[in-house]
Amino acid sequence: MVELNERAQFLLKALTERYIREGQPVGSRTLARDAGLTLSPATIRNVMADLEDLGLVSSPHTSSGRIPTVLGYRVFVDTLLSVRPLDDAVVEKLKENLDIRHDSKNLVESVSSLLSDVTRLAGIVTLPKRENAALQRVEFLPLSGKKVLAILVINDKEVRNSILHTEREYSPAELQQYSNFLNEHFAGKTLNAVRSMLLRELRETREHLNRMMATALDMADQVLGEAEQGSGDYVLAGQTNLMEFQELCNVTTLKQLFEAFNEKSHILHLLDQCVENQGVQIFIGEESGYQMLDECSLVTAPYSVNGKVVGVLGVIGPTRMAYERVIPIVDVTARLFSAALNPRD
Amino acid sequence: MVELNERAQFLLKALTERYIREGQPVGSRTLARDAGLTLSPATIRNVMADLEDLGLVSSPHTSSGRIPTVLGYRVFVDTLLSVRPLDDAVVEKLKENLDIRHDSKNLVESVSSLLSDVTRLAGIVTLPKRENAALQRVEFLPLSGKKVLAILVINDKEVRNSILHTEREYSPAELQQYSNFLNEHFAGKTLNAVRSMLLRELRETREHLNRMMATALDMADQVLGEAEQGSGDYVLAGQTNLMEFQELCNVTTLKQLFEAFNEKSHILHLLDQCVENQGVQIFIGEESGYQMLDECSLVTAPYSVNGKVVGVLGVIGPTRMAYERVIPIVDVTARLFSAALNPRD
DNA sequence: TTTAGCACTCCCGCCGCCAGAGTGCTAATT
DNA sequence: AATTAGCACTCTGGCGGCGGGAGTGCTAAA
Repeated sequence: MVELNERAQFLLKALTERYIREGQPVGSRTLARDAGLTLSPATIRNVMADLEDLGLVSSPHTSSGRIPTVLGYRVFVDTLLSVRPLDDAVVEKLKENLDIRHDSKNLVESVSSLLSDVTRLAGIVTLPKRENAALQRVEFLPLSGKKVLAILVINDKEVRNSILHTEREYSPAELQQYSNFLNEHFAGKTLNAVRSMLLRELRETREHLNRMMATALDMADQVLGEAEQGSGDYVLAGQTNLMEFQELCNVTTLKQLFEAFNEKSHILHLLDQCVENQGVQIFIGEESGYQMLDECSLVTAPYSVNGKVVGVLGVIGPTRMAYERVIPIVDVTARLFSAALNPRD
Repeated sequence: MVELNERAQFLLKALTERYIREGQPVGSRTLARDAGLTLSPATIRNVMADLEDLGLVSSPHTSSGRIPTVLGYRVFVDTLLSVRPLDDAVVEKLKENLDIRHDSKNLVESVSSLLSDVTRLAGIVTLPKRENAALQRVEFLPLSGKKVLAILVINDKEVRNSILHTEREYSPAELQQYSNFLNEHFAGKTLNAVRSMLLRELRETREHLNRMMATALDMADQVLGEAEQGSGDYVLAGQTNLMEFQELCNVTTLKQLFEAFNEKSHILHLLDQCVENQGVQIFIGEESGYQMLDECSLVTAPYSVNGKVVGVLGVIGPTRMAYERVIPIVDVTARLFSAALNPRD
């Protein structure tokens, strides 16, 4: 990347900010007034021509103002952006709404709509991965017929139950024995660890195992299987906010976008890429590699439990979004959400 | 309503069918060819003028063909419609996808997307009301600290748990006592009955009650409270299908619509009105009374458990929808869904 | 009662026009 | 050498007029 002199940087910044605010291509005259510099439009035009050569701005047609290109946004975001600190009011609102009392599914939903509310864009939050969650407790309850209710206490915020269809009836006492067995052996281990231990047990010692243990293992494995299905999903909120933006307002674009949201796999793949990065990550327009997001940007931050990243949250909006506002919001929300998820007391 | 002679009826039917198929105003010439009658366009025009006077059709402008009015659709649906029996293939698909093994929340979701798939419209299914569900069983498990996990077994498909924040720790044995007490007294009663019994007990005998019972009642009441919050909600699917239709394809209409879906309260109110009616119910355009649905129709049918209506399902689409196909689909789906929800075996 | 004929209406796409905004280039100015 | 004024040029977008097409209502004939 060629170095930009200070003035060029300043003008690119001013132009981008103006365009983000107004949504209209910015002409030299306007920019001259807007930037506060005492420069004539003609000078600005020269600079603009340079920026255009560098691929940082472009004009929709011969005689219209300039708009930032994806590259222009990139430079803007990476080197020119002055992130302003968050309003206390906003921080308060975020904190208020991150009530710890909810279970984590509800929490995810409320964070998602919180993000969309505060940014007026679409909020997105992945469900926390549970692989690394410790298994606190297992219980079995008999239901009518051959059904058994299995309860998996993962932590103080998350409980999961599923109904098992078994081959015969079990007495309460029997079930109690099974769950005792499982609790003794596996409580406190992560789901993954439990699973692999189960598999080994099954393979190595099946024949010596008494039937009780074998059944308990079967059951527990079934439940674990279900527990993991939920992961790899996300909760989206405020899609309708996207309809406010001119640039997304043609029906075909919207349709593609909404269908991508429904499809989920693409978006998930994209979000996966944000897990590795520690802080806020931004995809601008085509950078995402997905055509339906060409006109959108994605601002994300991972969140974690016990120091392990377990999910990603963020917002989706038009490339022309108020990054300097959105970025700190996403950042702080991720932190607060992490804090809310982390077991304390 | 003035009686229509047979020919007028036939032509209204032909016109409506044609318009539903093509989406374009239908002119006299076209209709003459389409209807298969040996009538000249001029004759058709006379009939059309009559239908227009009756408010059954209208023309968007002086010299364009006619389209059905809401009233026209009404007559069409109520008296002219020839509902064709469902394709076996479709019925099969419906049956296949209504697997009993899911819990009811999942089932609701899959039915909703099933409806939207088959009709290519938006599917909507309310969550089943639980008021009349019998309480099968209550269990309490101690969690860490002062938290207690309460499990409410409602039926073989539905289990609900919530974490209670109590004032002190409880031993497992203690909790066992509580749940035994509750199970003895309330098992098999409906949630509503349980709740009112609880209230009476609390009022009349609080002072004589030993602390154990009081606590148990408190807990159960908390859980019941949560259990009922979920009701009055619905699951929507295939909203994007609505973007296929020309008449809904301007962004403002779409936005209103989608916001109404998010808001839920209006739609729920509308769906409530369908509970009373036994069979399929149809709101056409403005009939719904909600402006954002002016260009939409809603086709619904209630579903029931143990002979009691507990919810409503249906589809939302443009007024110009293929009623003769949609109606039986909604009807059959409601029946199959009821069947799937009803406890058997 | 039905139909042919006809004048009329309205929509829609097309074209040309014009004002407005903004550009690039050149030559003058600092 | 950098900046600026001036100017010719270009593109958009809105407006009005025009003509074809589709369809109507009415009247008079069958």
